[in-house]
Amino acid sequence: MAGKRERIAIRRIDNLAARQVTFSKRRRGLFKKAEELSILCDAEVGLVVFSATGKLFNFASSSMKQIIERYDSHSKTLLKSEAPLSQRQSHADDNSTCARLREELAEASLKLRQMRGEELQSLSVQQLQELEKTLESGLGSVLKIKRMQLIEENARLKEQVNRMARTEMQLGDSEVAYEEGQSSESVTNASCPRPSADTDDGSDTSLRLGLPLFSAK
Amino acid sequence: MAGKRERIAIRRIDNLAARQVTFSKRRRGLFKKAEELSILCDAEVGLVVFSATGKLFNFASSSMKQIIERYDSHSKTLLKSEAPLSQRQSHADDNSTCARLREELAEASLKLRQMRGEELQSLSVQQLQELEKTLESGLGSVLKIKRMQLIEENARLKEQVNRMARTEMQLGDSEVAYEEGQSSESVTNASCPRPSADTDDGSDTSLRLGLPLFSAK
DNA sequence: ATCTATTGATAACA
DNA sequence: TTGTTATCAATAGAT
Repeated sequence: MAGKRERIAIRRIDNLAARQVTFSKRRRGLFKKAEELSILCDAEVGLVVFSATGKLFNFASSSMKQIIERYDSHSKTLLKSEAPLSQRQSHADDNSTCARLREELAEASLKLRQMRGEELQSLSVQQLQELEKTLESGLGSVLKIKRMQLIEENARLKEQVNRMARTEMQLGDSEVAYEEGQSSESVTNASCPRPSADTDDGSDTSLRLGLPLFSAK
Repeated sequence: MAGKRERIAIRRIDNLAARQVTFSKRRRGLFKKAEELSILCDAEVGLVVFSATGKLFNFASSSMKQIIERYDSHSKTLLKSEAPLSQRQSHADDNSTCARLREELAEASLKLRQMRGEELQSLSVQQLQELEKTLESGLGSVLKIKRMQLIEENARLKEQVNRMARTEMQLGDSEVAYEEGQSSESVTNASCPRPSADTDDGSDTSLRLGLPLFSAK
């Protein structure tokens, strides 16, 4: 039947076959978790494993070369005295620093182009999937911020309208009906038709003042 | 009281606080498993993680230096006989060059973060609008490429199935077990996991083999 | 940081 | 090596 699992002690497994099986299974699990961490938390992860027989397995969220260089530069920084200033970049602008900067810049530029829809042919299906998620998420944030800005603007305008209304009353027009300050009523209404079926959230993004146009600002 | 846990999708966690908490938890778990693998299976393991904020975490079953050297020698062997990666830098690496690189990198990084939906508050409505268009356009390209890749893969698979069917007819039943190399864990996948209902085009993205799973005997 | 309900990983078997 | 299942371990969400 199946496994009567028991907890195992963390020490070298003596039986060769069992050790190899465990290596295989745990290695997969480890690499999976390394990748998940890099994706979930936007971290840069590099993992290198040599089996007892000398086989190499590795994972890198970006490029291993770049990660190793970044690691080296960090270790160097740590080895150096902490005496100098806080965290300024008064580092030595040597060749390796520049080289690393160039690579990071190159990578960032590539990512930007890819997010804009260029140079996608080099990506795997998995990577495309990831990129798609990122774009959708970014788009969602943009729409959210836009909506918030519109709501703010809406509030500003309402206040302005109220001020103008008060002024007008003082100037003689006594038949202006007064509301109860600023209710949230007009913030919720959405009457503009959606022109096209884009990836917009389609909710209150389109809220507008249901008032005749006063010049904003 | 306690947690109603829910499965999470493996994609970048949007909420900053949640992302940091998850990073802490998972990082500990990952390092623990890295160490366990090295002990249980007598493997040499090197793990380097940079948080999104640039903090370095690392584990090495022996010494990181040694592991990196071993990795380098392995990957060199695997790569072409190309080996002039040591000291080649025909550029001028003066301070001003580095400074400019830093600026460019900072700008590119900011743009990337903004495309991911962060630090949008400094953008004008107009800029947000542009960003939105850019994201939508990029997303469109990604979906298009994905569709094309799937169609290609589909064609490949069909051909393979046809070949296998022919072979089987000729030989009766010969075993075919294909092994992937050994180097990288990363992305060798062929199937397209569609875990959730996202803004996918949903059309022929999911096209699959329309063939019965073996009719030839 | 601490606490659980759940999901996820995996040891023992087949 | 691959698959299955019983258990153990990691961890998401809530405190």
